[in-house]
Amino acid sequence: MELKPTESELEILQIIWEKGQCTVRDVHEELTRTKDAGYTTTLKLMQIMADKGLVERDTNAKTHLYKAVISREQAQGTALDKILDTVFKGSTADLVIQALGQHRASSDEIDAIREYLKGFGG
Amino acid sequence: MELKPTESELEILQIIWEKGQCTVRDVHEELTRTKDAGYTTTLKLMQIMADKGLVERDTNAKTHLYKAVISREQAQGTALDKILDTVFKGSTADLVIQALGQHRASSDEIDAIREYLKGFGG
DNA sequence: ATCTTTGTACGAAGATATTCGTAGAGTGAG
DNA sequence: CTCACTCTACGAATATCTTCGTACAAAGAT
Repeated sequence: MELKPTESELEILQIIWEKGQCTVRDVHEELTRTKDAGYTTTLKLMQIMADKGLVERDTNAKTHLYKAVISREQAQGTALDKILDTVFKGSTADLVIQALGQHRASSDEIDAIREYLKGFGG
Repeated sequence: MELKPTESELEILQIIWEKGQCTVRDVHEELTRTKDAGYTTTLKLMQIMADKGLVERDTNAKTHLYKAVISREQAQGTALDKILDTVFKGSTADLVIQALGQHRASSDEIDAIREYLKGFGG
């Protein structure tokens, strides 16, 4: 079972994760706030995603309803695995330190991370 | 200037980062330890990478020498930016916590991160 | 009933990425 | 020199991803 969304599919998944359940039009309108695309382009992508099993759809009504099959957390895990493998030599520590260094987190975020680290003992 | 390596290009960059400076054969032999590929496939890929500016090559000798133009750190930054944007809603904290949760870091790594966090004050 | 709007299905063009075959130059062994 | 080997260049076949045009069904408005 291949579960690796493409770039465009991820853009769509983001919207579905946010809204929970969507029509093609919902997604399309959100999508075109930031980029240009024809309606049938969005439609086709979502149909492909349904074929792949990335989303499920309810085809009872004329206007189909889509919802995500893979969770945001799953996609996050997959994405992390991939970049750990391709650019971080498998080192989680390197990844975390890079992330904290390059993309300055807010102090709230830092606190959250410190808090989380307590769970690891020490 | 577009600096986003593709999947295959990243595999090659990894090897070049590791070895520092490589011939096509160097890369190819390392590459085929894990996957199947023809020699000219690797060659072509590296030529394309040179065209794109991902690597530089010294063409003085018959056998060309390649070295990376973008650093591993740059690629790490790009990769992090991308997944922060596509699956982590921009939240560095979420990313760090997911990374620590899913891919259990060694206690040495945890220590390194704690140490690093001290630099943020508190 | 007809026209307009909104929806899905589907095929195919276009863009990009990947793979490899073939050609031909340079080098070394015999 | 000639054969075998190694290298680069290049064109083209594949594969995959993205985009859109066209066709047609359903629903609402006049």
